Amino acid sequence: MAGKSSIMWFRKGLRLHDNPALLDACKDAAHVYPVVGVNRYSFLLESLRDLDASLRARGSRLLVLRGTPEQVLPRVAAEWGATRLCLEADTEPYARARDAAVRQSLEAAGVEVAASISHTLYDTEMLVARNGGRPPLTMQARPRGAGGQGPAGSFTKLVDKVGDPPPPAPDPPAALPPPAEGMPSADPAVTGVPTLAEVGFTEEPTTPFKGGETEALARLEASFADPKWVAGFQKPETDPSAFDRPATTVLSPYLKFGCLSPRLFHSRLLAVYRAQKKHSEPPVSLRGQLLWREFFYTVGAHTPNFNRMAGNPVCRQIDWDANEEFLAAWREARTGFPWIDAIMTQLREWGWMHHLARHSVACFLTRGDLYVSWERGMEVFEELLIDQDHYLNAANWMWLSASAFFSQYFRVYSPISFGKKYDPEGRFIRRFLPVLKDMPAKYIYEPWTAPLEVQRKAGCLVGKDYPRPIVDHAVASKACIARMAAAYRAGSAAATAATGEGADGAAGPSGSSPAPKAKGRGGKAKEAVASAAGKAAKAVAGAAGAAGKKAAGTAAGSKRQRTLKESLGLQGGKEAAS
DNA sequence: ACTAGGTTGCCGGC
DNA sequence: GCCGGCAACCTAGT
Repeated sequence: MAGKSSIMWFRKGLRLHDNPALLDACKDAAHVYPVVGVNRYSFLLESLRDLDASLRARGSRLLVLRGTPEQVLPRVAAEWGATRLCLEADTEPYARARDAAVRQSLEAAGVEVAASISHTLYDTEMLVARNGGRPPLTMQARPRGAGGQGPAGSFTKLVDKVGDPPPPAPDPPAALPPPAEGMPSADPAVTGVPTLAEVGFTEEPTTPFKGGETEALARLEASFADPKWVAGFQKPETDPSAFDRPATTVLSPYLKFGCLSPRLFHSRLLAVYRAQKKHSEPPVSLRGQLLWREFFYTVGAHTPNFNRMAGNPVCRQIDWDANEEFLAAWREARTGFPWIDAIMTQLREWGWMHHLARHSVACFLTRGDLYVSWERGMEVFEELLIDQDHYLNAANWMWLSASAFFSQYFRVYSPISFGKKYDPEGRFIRRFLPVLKDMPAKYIYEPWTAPLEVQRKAGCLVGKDYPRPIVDHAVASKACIARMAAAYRAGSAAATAATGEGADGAAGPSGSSPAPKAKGRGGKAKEAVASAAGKAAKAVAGAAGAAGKKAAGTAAGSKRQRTLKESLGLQGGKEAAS
C-alpha cells in the first residue's frame, strides 16, 4: 500500500543524472509526479523545458505547480494518493523555512518527506561535525610540521581527512513510473512549463548561455575534450577579458540550478587526474573551484545572517558610505572607468563575467574606490547574475571587501592597470562599450587623458559621450585604505573591550542574537566604531590631501565631496554606456 | 606568545 | 625580476 505514488519535487537539481531523490521517488512507486514551482529566470525556464523533455523521453513529464508549496503540495498529494514527497536538500535560509513549512503540512497529512543530499559534494553538517563543530574559516593553511590529525584546520585539510565525496548516483530507469491518467491537477493544460511572458517578462533574454541539463553536459564534455587543459587549470592565470571563448568553463550557472551535479563534475576530474601524470592542486585547480563552492556552502550554512554585515559573526563591521550616486553609477556602468563599465555591461547583458572581472568591480565598489557596502553590490549581482548563488555571492563579496576570509585590504585592484595587463588593445572594452570602439588603445583604459582631437576623431567626447571618472583612483584608493585601517582598528578595539564580557563563544552556531557583534565584538563595539570614525575621517582627509598634491595634473580635488559633485554633472553621459 | 602563510594588487626603486 | 611601501590583517598550528 505505502509507496504507491510519490511526488518528486524539483527545486534545484534540475537534472536526471546523479539524482538520488528521483531514484528514491521511483522506488516501489507505480506513479511518480515530478513537480516544480514557477520562478522568474529564462535560464531556469530553459532548464525546466529541458528537464520536461528528458522526462518525456522516459515516459513521464514535468508538472509545473502554481501556488505556494505548503498549500499546493498537500492538496495534490491527497488528490494523487501520494505517500511520499522526495526532494533534494537545500540549506539556504529561504529554502529551510519553506521546506519546514512544507514538511509540517505534509506530515500532518500523513505524507512522508524524504530529503537527499546531492547539491553539494558532501553533507555540510557532517563536514562541520568532523571539524570539531565549527566550520573552518580558511580554504588553505599549510601545516608546518608533518600533517598531523589536528582537530580543526583549513577546508582542504578537512576534505583530505574526510576522503572523496560519494560517487554520482546511478542513472534513473529508462522508463519512469508515469503520473496516473486523468488526474485533474496533472492536466497538461494547467501544469505546462510556462513561457517568459507568462511569468511576466516582456523583454527577450540577452544571455548567450542556454539553460538545461543537456547544455550542461555538452559544456562539461567540451571542457573535458582537452584533458591537459583540465589537469593544468590554474584559476588565477585565466584571462578575465576573454569573451569570444571564455577562459573558464562557465559551468557555474549549471551548478547553481543543479543542471550539472557537482559529484559528476568531481568524479570526472578525479578520472582525469588519475590519467594525467601531473595536475594542478586546490585551491587554484579546477577541483579547487568545486572545493571553494563547498567551502562557502559549509561556512554559509552554519553562520547566522551570512548574507548581511549586522549580526554576522564572521563579518567585519565597517563604516561603509550610503552613497546612492556612487552605487547608481557603478550599477549602471557609468563610473567613467571603461574596464569597470564594460564588466558591468557584460553583467547586465550576459548575466555572467569572469571571476577576476567580478573581483575588479567588487573591489572598486567597496574597499578600493567607492567605499559602498558589499551588501549593495551583492544585491545587484543577485538580480543580474545567471549563476547567482546565495552563499557564494555573499562569501565572495565579503572576501573582496575584506570583510571576511581575506584581510589584506591594501591590495587594491586598479581599474586601469588590471585589465590592461590582460588586454592591452582593449578588445573587451570595445565589445561591451561600443562608444569607445574607435578610441586608440593608448587611451582606452583612461579616455579622459586623450587629447581633445583624439576624442573627436574617435567620436567619443569624454564628459558628453562617455562619463568622466567619478573618482580619482589614486586619491580614492588611498582614502579607502586609510578608512579600512581605521575600521580594522575599531574592530580590534571593540573585540578587546568585548573580551571582558566573556560569555558565548564567538562563532557558536546558535549565535542567534541579532545584535551586531562580529567575532566577539560586543556591547562596546558601537562606541569604539564611533570614535574610530572620527580618526578615520581625519585619516581620509590627510591621505587624500597628500595624494592630491602628488596627482598634479588631474582636476579631481583633494576631498571625496568634490569628486561626488563632479559625478553629479555627468548624468548626460549615461547613454554612452548603452 | 609567536610565527608562517594566505587562490589571484600595484607602484616605484633597484 | 625582486624588494618594500601600503599598514600593520587574519587563522591555524606550535
